Amino acid sequence: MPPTPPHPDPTTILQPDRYHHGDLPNALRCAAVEVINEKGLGHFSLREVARRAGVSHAAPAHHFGDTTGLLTSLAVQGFDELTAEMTAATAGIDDPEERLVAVGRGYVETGQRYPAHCEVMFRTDLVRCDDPAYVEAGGRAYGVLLDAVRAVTERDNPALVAEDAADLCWSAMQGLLVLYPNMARKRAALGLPVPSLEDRVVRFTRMIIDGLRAR
Amino acid sequence: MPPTPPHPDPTTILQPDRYHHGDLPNALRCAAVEVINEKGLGHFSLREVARRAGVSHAAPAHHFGDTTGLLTSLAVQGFDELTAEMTAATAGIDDPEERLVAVGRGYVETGQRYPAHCEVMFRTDLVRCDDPAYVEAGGRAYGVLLDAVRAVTERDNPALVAEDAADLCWSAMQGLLVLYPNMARKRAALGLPVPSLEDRVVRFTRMIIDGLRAR
DNA sequence: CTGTCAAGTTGACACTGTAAAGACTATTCT
DNA sequence: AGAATAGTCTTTACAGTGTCAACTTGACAG
Repeated sequence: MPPTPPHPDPTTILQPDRYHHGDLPNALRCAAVEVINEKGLGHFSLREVARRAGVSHAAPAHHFGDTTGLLTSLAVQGFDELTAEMTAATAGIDDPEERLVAVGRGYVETGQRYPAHCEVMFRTDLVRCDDPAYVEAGGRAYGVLLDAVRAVTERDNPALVAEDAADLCWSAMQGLLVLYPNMARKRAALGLPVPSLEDRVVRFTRMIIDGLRAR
Repeated sequence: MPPTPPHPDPTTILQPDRYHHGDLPNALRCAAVEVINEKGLGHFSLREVARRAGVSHAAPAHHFGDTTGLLTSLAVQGFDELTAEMTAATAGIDDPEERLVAVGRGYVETGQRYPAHCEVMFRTDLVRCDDPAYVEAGGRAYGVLLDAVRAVTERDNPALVAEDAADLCWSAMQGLLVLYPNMARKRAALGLPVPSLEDRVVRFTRMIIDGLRAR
């Protein structure tokens, strides 16, 4: 748990207008999140971001270099948020199975709270994947999941490679985040009840856990 | 304007140069795939696509309306390809478990053979998700998976809701496709052996199946 | 006061998506 | 047959984009 907050609340608004902005990088990240939420990553525009941050269109370059620099920074923030959310979700839970479910909940919670960040995190074409901050932040998040998975496999099925199981969990959660709208639409079209995203993640996690225990 | 043909590009496989291209929609799709593969979806450009198809920059509009129209068309093609690949993969396989594994193989096969298509299929911000062709193509692909899953659950665990299990499979495969580069990089960095994508999909599918049979 | 340096600005360039209007061809209608 | 029409592609135009280079502003160390 870092001493400083992972990142300021997205609603924090900018300082009074000085020439030197104070904390332009953060203001730009916030604006970027706004833009992504409103227009989607496909219509992301650096100039629009600068405009919303009340700053000239070339200002971002001094902090992030180019567009991918800004997005990479967002991805890092997203990973940190994810790490925090997952660790918080598991606090005080001892049973390995329940811990893993809680991790899943944390994942989806992050996906819902910071959808813009999550859209960016694995977009290898928009992010500088070799940025050290990026790989480290990703590694920390993965570590939380891996620990939770290991607790389950060690108790129930020591023969299983924990990394494999963790990768499966991660993939399922990631895919769920992407596919959920489609799944919901399809179920609605068929007249079936549409389960909530959290419902889905819990259900999936339990199914996977059943698999981990088998054999 | 001399009477010489307007698009003498020799690299295009397409018809001899006439004013009416012959099959421009397909040529544009092919060019789009090229562009996505080379520059990534983040740097996709409709004009570049037109250029490669040897056609003026406004020509695509007459067939696809706008950019999302072209990408939607790609997504539909991807779904059709996926359907074909999955059904082909299961041909002649009777054992339900092996069939489901084969479906997974077909999924990844598609992802490897048509990566550009797959990048587009679930990008809800770049695709017209309410396009009837889109939802139908998606539905057909999903149906193949659902059938395979149902065969497993009906035999081994009738209490399980097949749709739930199918959604889990789909999510895991989708997530795997997106996350695999990251997972590979991470394992490589740790000095661990890097399993192939196909290896991963088979492993994951078996883990999920173990879960389906449990209880 | 002077240098220096980081932070923002302005202006420019080549490029993008989309729209409107014109040019060409094929087909259909009389 | 010839004319009208519909479909296909081109041209031109416009606003918006990312990035670069050169400039200005403010703060701070000596």
